Amino acid sequence: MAIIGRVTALSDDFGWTLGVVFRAFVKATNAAVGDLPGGHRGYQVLSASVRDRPESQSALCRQLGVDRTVMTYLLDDLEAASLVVRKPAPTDRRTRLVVATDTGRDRLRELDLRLAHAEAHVLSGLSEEDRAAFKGLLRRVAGHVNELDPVPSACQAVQDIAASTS
Amino acid sequence: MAIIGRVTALSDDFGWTLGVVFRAFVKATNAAVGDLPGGHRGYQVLSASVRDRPESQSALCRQLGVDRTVMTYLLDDLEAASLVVRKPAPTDRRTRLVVATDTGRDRLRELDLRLAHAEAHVLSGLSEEDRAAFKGLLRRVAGHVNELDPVPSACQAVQDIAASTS
DNA sequence: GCAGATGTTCTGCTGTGCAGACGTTCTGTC
DNA sequence: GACAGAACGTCTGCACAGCAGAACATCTGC
Repeated sequence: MAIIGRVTALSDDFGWTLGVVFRAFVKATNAAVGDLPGGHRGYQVLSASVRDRPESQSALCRQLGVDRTVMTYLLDDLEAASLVVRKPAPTDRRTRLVVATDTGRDRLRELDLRLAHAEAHVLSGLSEEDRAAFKGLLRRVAGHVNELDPVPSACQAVQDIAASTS
Repeated sequence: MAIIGRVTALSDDFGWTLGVVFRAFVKATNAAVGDLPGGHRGYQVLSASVRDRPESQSALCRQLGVDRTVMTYLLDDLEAASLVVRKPAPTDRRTRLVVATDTGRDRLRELDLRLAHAEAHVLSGLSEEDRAAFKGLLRRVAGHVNELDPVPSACQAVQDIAASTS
């Protein structure tokens, strides 16, 4: 795996390592959730609907990083499977609340177990301590990045580079 | 951001945090590489062609987690931009070596700077020490997961769960 | 020499993000 | 109360990417 003889090998690239881990997790998760509508996204929707009680579909989209047009048929499928229901919000008839059914809650409990195994599988190269440290750091990065619109700053960085190299 | 009142909030979910960070990085990277053919994937191909001298297109695909049909037109675009060339391998005329041109190497040097800024942007919530620790752990996870076909094991995990819950 | 395997490309199929349009509903202003 | 503008959800069309399968050229083993 390790490529010798170069100062910066591909295995040292942050983007590459992040992509490898992300793809492995998605693959493991999709296998773990089985025939759940929407695959690993379906799980996240179900999980969020139980744990965060999203106040609208679009809030859910923002949280999960899913496009709103995708969320429409994702919820269609989950609703057809009786795992969640769309309820009109009492305060605003434009918005729909996404609420898990009892079936959905039961299913989520079972899925949580499977997902924990998938996660453990992906992280099986680390000790218990290192896993906790890694997850903690990841959580901090996610929390920070989530409060930040990445694009403008990235563009700024590009401009800085352009200025410094021209 | 933090959701209070639940034992396991969305922000504690490994898959969610991983997805947030990955999407933020891809977005920042795509912005950083500008008009490079293939966006952040184009960078990885260019980087790998310089640093790892891949012995074939399919080896490159496996390394980068890119489908071989995608690699075809990705290389078409990079070749059209004179950043890489496909050379027939001397040992096997079926395979093509992917070699960066001088233009490609120059471009890579510039892109490396931009990418370092994008990476720093995504990790800006961590101290210098924590960044190093995070990247080290990530590298270890990627290295381990990469030697492992995730799907069979995940399926095994699913069967274990099914056996334990039935 | 020949059957089977491998590398690359091409063609569909599917899933996903994105932009835009539309109908419904809410909000603020007159 | 009426109206313009904004927000929410849905639908359509486009683009990109993964995946499966086929086709073609080439290599390997018998």
